[in-house]
Amino acid sequence: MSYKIKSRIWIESKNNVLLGEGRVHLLKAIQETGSLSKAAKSLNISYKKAWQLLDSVNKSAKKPVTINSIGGKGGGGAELTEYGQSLVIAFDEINKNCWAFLDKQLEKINML
Amino acid sequence: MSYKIKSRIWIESKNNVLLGEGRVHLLKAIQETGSLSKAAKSLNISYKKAWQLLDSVNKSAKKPVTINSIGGKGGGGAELTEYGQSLVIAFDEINKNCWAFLDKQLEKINML
DNA sequence: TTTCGTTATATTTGACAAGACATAACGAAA
DNA sequence: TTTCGTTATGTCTTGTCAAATATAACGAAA
Repeated sequence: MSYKIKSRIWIESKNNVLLGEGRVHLLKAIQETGSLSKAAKSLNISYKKAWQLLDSVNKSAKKPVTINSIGGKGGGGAELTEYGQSLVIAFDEINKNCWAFLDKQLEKINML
Repeated sequence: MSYKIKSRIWIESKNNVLLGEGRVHLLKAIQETGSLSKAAKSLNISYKKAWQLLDSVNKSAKKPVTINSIGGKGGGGAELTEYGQSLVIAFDEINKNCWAFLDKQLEKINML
């Protein structure tokens, strides 16, 4: 029975968190549902929490990550920008690479 | 102005956390002071919290990480075993390697 | 101008973790 | 057998964060 190594990574922009695993989940759910409120439901978090997260993401990012519309047909909605989609893909890639890297490093401890 | 990437790693042993950054700090402080209570003071955490952390570490590890003695000359004390010292060194090494690895990976996002 | 479902925001409530405090257990040495 | 500083453990309070609740703002379309 050997040990397991786990990690959590996040990206910051001048003191503020830009992206973490939870935020990426949220962005993916927005992409799938086309709306922040539906995304919140699918993730089983309150709308308020989802909105705060998304607001923080957009305030920390260099360029807009989502475009939110209020009112109008269907009440509005939210969708990812090109930049937002790229961020999600890049983050996932980095995260997976990190896991693989750490699994190799773990041998140093399991062999003790 | 570019983004920064941060990480936190930890090692688990069947559902329980064995090592994280805080626990490694504690082990280092024990090594330096020779006592759990002094280590707690130097880290500015309560003795109880320190004891709970150390207890959890020793229960999760395959071999003992510290040897604690109660009573006797000076009231007792705590010291790292060989295994404990190796764990601390290996963890630090993995952590530093992880940072370097992630800094490289971050370029994928900064170039977007 | 009324309806609708969404985004946007404030306020209150509740749960859980952290901290403070208290004290028992211990064993070598004087 | 008394003293001492440590390890070991329980209990209660407090602070913080999440959750629940409520509601305002909005704009296209009927």
